[in-house]
Amino acid sequence: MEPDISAIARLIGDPTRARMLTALMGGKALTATELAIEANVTSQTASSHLSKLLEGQLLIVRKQGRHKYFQLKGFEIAELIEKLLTMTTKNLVPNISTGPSDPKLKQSRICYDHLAGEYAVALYDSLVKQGYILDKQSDTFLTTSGKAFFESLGAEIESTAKSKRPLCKSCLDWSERRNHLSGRLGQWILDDLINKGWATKDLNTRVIYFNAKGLALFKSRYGIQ
Amino acid sequence: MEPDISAIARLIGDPTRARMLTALMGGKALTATELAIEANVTSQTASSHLSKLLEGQLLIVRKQGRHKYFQLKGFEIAELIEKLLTMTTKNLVPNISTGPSDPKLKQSRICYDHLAGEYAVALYDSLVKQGYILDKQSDTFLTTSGKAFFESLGAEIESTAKSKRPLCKSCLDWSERRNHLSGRLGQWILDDLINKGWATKDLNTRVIYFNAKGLALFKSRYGIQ
DNA sequence: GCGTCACTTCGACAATGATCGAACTAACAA
DNA sequence: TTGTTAGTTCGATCATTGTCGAAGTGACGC
Repeated sequence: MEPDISAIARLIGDPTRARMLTALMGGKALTATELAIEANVTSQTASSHLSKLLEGQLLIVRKQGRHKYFQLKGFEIAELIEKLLTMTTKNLVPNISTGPSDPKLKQSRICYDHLAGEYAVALYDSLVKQGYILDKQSDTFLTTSGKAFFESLGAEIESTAKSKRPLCKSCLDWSERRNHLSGRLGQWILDDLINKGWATKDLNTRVIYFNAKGLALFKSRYGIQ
Repeated sequence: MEPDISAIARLIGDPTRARMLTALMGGKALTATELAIEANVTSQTASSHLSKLLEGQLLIVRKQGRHKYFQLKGFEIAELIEKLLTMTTKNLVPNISTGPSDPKLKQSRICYDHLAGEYAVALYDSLVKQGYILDKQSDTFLTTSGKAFFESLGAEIESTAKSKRPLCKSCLDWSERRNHLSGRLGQWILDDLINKGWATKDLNTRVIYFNAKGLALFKSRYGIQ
């Protein structure tokens, strides 16, 4: 007996759910209300759709207080959506398509407000290896040596300590299937990169463009490779 | 405006249409009644579905007398279906038998227009091992020695170079969960097998039947095992 | 011509499912 | 405490659509 491919396709086949899924292609985890707004439906409707997507193994959810953060379940789901996206866009504009399969996008891109992609994963691994951050069962902490390190770089760790947003947080990378750094620290690192002129954002494509010198400085600063 | 990925997904989302599409994965053009039987519906119902699939650009049709032969519109559609097939089998509990129940089907079958199954995976591995193709992070390339090798076998690599379709491409095998060769080269290899009389297609079941001599020649030619 | 076969169109029916209002729980904030 | 916010559950409504019987078209063979 052939497997039932219609079950997954049916889930994506609803316009509202499709809009939610494409919204999640950014890699960022979104809350139920954010997705409801994005898809232009009420929260009840969104809730119903989200539970179907969960049951169908297309999403994962992480509960945080009274919020629920939804994410695509894995890179395979993302690839599937991506394929559908490229197929549909190709029909409209047959020529140009530096679509999501763009290797630049895989290398480094924005994930909401922090760095994602290969470089981001390498950065995360390097920080763990040097003992600056601690990866402890899907929770991430800044160590004292890490705190010292980032303060030496000019990050103001204390001043933002009151913020609701966690300082350190890991975020699952859909192209790499590994963790990268999010949270206020992840945000600071990206901002710092941009401020120093090591890289520039292309906000339309979400690609982060490193210049040669900036990339070298970035790597040596964080001990990558 | 985001492209509407739900339209395509919705078409595949119906079990009857999904069965028709998987039936067409054999690469052979099937008539409306054949597809109706395959999907276990009446001809009226089949007709309704087929017109929807045509309108949605998933199929093409060729009229021949009072028959209508339907085919997947292109390799991209086939790739999409294949991806869905892979994902659904993977999701199953590992205890339950994955992949096709028919051992022949597991061994070697048509995946749209190229070889799939155990032999295809073995072929892929062998080509990588001999340095003819290069597997580089989900992209596959033909090396210069590989190019020479295939040209010595009579494949016309250059003449089809203008085609949009990539020459080399890996395609995840849903019964083996490993890569096999797709793209123009994969197509050539299958055609070559058939032309040489080493194997025959059973178009109803998608099984490729090797004869004893053909299998031996196939293995020695590509250095399998 | 006639009968048969492949396929389509029409119409009716039933099932599905997307949507939202109303009411609910649970977590936070003041 | 009280009020607010995030999310869920229930129930009703409404549109969509998959299904097949019946009838129709058009191509083939005899």
